[in-house]
Amino acid sequence: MAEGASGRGEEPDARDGDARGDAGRDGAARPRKRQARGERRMREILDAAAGVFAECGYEKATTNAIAARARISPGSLYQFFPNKEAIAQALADRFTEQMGAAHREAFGSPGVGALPAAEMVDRMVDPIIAFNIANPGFKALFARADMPAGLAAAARPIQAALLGRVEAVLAERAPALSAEERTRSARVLIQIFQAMVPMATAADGAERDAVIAEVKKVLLGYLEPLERRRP
Amino acid sequence: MAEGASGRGEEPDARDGDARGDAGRDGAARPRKRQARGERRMREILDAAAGVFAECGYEKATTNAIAARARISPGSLYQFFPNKEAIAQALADRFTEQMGAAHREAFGSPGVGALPAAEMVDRMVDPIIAFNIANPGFKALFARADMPAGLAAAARPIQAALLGRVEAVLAERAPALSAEERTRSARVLIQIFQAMVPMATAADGAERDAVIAEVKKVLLGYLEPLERRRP
DNA sequence: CGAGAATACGAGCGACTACTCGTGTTTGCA
DNA sequence: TGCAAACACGAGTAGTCGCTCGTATTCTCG
Repeated sequence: MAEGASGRGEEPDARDGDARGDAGRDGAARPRKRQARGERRMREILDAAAGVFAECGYEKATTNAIAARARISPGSLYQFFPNKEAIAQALADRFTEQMGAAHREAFGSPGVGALPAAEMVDRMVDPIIAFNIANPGFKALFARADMPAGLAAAARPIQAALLGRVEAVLAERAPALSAEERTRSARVLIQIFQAMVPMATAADGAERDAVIAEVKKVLLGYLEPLERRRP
Repeated sequence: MAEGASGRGEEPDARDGDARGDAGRDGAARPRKRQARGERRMREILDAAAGVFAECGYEKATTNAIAARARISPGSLYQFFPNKEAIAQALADRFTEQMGAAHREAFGSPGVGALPAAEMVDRMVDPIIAFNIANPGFKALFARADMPAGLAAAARPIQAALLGRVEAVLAERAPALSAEERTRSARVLIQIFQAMVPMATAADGAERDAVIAEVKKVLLGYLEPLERRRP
């Protein structure tokens, strides 16, 4: 299941040796009890963070800028998140959840393996591209190389899930592939796709549609020979 | 010195990393006259910078770290480069020159348009991948999103040249494409290729070879239908 | 109401970074 | 050999950023 229940979860334990005064009593610090106002603030902070991260990337985004965009003081920000990384974590959790929905829409329909390849590619590509267009902060957090190790870890489950789904599709549609080849091909497909997302989001209107059409051609051009291979 | 906005960043000119040789007779901001020792130091600094940029990326790389790796003091570093960005600029210039050679090797042989597609892809892919493997700092400087605008500008000529060459090949091999389609397809090809480079450099040995083989499959799978298209 | 918790503030601290400055050493050249 | 320029040094400077702290306000609930 890999549930995790990571919703809104900022873990209150400070694992960076930066424990402030009251630490060390009993083992677990209890999370603060939020009022409705506080929950709303947290959402506003995450919205602001998504915008700032999208514009600046993780490193250049300042916590003061996030606070300013959320129209609160820096001190208030730290009433809800213990540090900058926790903000990104919570935002990543939120994205992960939404992205999971997009993936389920992409892969969830029954009998994907029996569909014509072109139609299957449509079903996979369109919702995920739409998600990336609708959430510009997403790739700023997950596709950049400048985030700390903890954040990369947050991106891993979503990547692993995507890899698994693509592998499952390949296992059904290209049974001639060995397990190694299947994994490699799945990674190639994902890499191609993710590389094209910025090209699609950067364009708009007819050009965007044309780019998306090219993406699908690329994926199909790679996929069809794999499906035709005999063991 | 109160020189306008103190602090880092903007200096309008002084864009010279290694402008030596011909002594301009005009009196405009002549660069310092370098001794042999100084030229060697500059090379050492760039080597050090390539390593640090490759490991940390542009933003997280500190000038003190570059100086330390070059075994000089921070003060000495600034005898040769006016600021951090100039170091990256000079390094980018050096990479651009070397990459130009790789491109010429890839595209320069006569009659590329007449070759079988698979062989042509081999000739294009192999030297450029080899260059990326041999110069890990290259993609750290050009493929990351965290560098200032001036640096992105340095990457543009090399991108434009590559785009032009790919377009020229497409014009010869896929004459059915309109100019718009040709440009778009060239960008798609480049994007695919560049997306796969990290996958290839991350692997090694047999896995790397296998990944490179997949890259070529992808490119071919996209290229061949374009070539077969009738006007 | 009143107590205590949650929320809010914003100046400021400590750590870090790009870059400078005063000073001393080496090199090229007349 | 002498001298000016190039080279080298490294502690120091100003600025930024993540985060804290003391304090003030608002909410919840008995």
